Amino acid sequence: MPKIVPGYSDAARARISDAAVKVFSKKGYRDATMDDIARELGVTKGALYHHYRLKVDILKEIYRKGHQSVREFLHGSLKESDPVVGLEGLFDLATGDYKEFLPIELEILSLASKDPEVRKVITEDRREDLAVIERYLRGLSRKGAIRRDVDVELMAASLQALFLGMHITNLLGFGIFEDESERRRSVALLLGGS
Amino acid sequence: MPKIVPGYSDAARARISDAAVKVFSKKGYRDATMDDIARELGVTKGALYHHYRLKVDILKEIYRKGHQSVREFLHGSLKESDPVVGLEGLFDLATGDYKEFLPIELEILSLASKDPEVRKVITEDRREDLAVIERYLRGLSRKGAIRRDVDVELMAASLQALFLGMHITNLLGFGIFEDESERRRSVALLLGGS
Amino acid sequence: MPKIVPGYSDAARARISDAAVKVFSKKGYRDATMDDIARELGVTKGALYHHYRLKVDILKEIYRKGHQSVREFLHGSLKESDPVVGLEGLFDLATGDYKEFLPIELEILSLASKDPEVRKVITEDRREDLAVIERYLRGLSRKGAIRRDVDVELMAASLQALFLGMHITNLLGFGIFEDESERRRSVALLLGGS
Amino acid sequence: MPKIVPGYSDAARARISDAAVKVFSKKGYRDATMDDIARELGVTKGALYHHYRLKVDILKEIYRKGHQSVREFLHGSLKESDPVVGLEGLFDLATGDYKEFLPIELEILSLASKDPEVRKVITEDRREDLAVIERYLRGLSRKGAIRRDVDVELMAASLQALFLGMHITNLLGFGIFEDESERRRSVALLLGGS
DNA sequence: AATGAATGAGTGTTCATTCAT
DNA sequence: AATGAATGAACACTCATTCAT
Repeated sequence: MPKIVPGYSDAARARISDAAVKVFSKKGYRDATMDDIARELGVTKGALYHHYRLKVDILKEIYRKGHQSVREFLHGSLKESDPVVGLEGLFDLATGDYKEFLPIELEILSLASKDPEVRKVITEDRREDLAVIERYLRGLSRKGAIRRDVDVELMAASLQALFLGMHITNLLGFGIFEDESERRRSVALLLGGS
Repeated sequence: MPKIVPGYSDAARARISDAAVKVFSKKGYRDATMDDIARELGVTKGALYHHYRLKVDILKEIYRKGHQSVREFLHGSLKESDPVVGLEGLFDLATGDYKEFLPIELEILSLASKDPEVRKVITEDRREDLAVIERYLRGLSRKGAIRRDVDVELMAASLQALFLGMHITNLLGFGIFEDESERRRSVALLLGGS
Repeated sequence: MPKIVPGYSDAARARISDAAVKVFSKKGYRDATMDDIARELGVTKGALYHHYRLKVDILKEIYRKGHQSVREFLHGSLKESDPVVGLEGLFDLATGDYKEFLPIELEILSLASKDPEVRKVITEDRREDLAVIERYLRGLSRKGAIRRDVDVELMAASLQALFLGMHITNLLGFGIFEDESERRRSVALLLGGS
Repeated sequence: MPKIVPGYSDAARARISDAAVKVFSKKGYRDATMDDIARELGVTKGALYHHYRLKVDILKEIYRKGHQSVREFLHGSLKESDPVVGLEGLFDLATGDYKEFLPIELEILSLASKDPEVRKVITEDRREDLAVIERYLRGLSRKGAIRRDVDVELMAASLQALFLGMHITNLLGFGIFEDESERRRSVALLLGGS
């Protein structure tokens, strides 16, 4: 096992962040303690600090990894020819393995408005997501699948905002956007009616 | 609901929740202490407990009052004949007096996914907002200002989600939706293109 | 009980610092915990933080109060006509009520070389003590009780250093300076032989 | 004392204690961590435990080695014919290579009043130093360089106390005894005026 | 000899909440 | 209604020490 990244065992970091996802999604980031995470792993608190310097660093890692998956999925989905179906793929993550990731996201967002370091992690990620969506929309626009004169940047940002709003709506227990077809129809509204 | 306890001062409650808005929006709900709020008011901690049983009760009151204003404003705005301008009025609150209210909202949302009582306050509020929007859209649809065959419920929910997403996007420091005209154009996309 | 110093009960502060002297002199400042002090007083840890913001603030207060007594005693002693007897009065504090204060002093000194705030407290105190000694020596010099051409500043500083060294020597368990007459003779050596 | 355990590396122990001197004098014994020392050496914490059983053992070694040097130096200095110059040599260590050793000494002294083992190391050392000084003073007395009727033990102890006091005075940032000539004059006062 | 991971017992500090006055 | 003192339960983070490899 050659040490690529000196000083850190990636496997250990991954085990910890996985455990933390479980704990954070159950109790929330603020209410979860380092002891909770350690207990989930069957180790002691101190062990965690060998791999993460601060509690918030675990949160950042979770966010990064979560959105990395989101982006990978997105790249896959966007190969779809039907734009609505393609974009909606992004949302499906919510009902997949990352369902437990969503309540955490809300708390991260909340932290971000206070903590510049957390904000940096988030904004970088969202910017990348945005770029992916824009590129896709540009493709659709070229193919004539959506109106050619559309403002791609605005539409991408609107889609991103819409998705975020849907997530939170679901989180609050409103059923409407938990139905896949409703989400598609909502996206269709934005993409240009018809 | 007549006041059973007469000596109970609504004025005091209002002063406290106003101070709390300031403090919460600066430090966040979790990081703000009862002492912070008391200091802002020039009283001691104990005094707060004469008017609110728990810290979270102040938060709930803030949310209720905030959204009451939102709804009042909304009722006013929606008399506008241009639907986009009308709806956008809702958003303007964000850039008006209630700018400081927004970071708090995110935290409330985050709390809501753990605390059923908080969730109740929020969902009731959002349901009322939704009803207002739906009623308005129905009016527009009758007048032919938007397509007659539109699914009003879906569109209302989408608008609400879009607004929420925009708010958070702004909070994270992305500039796009801080521009009023961008918001209008985004809403226009949803309302049916053109 | 009028509040002279707003926000603080001087009586409570005094009770805490007295308890802390006991605890610190038994276990040392570093090894003593806030819980130890609280237990000594029969209160909880949190109560201490109502009166002192930090653990080290208790230490500073102890030092200040200790040396205030030293200086008061000094002022009294120096009225003595025999210079050696007069100065030696300073030292007697070591065998009086403040015996338990001395091990703490050593730790404070040690802290002072790292912590500028602690150093400030100490240096101010020592400077005041020094001034008192100098004034006294000047008087003796005028009266001819010691040589007129003596460098008063140097002699005062030397005396202060000698006293400090004696204290520590005693603390380490060397018996020699625990005997009052030995201390007097040592001081006499410095003051000019004879 | 032959080496029973051959594989035992004195060189490694020396490298560790040298590194520890640096670290302890910068951060203090209590605040310095084993990791700090290891980092200074470019090894890991565990390596230190191959050579010292406990952190405090490193401290004891430092003290022993430091005073061994002091004593060697002392023996050399005391060959000087001028007693003041000879004794003052002891102090010069403070401004030479061993300047960094001094803050540590204070902390050791502080530890000594709680920890009997540490106290033993210190008292033994100081007793040896004292013997050297006494022997020297006796020589001076015989030669008539100082008064014949002086109490050599008392004077030696006083000198030792004076030196210690000077060291600490310097440590606190009082400039007076940092000047070599001032130290000499102070010693001269004790040695018999003139 | 050395590493790096883990342990476990702290430890100062914070803070919502209570309550006698 | 308000004060100020006190409680008590936490909690993130630290670090000397151990040990399998």
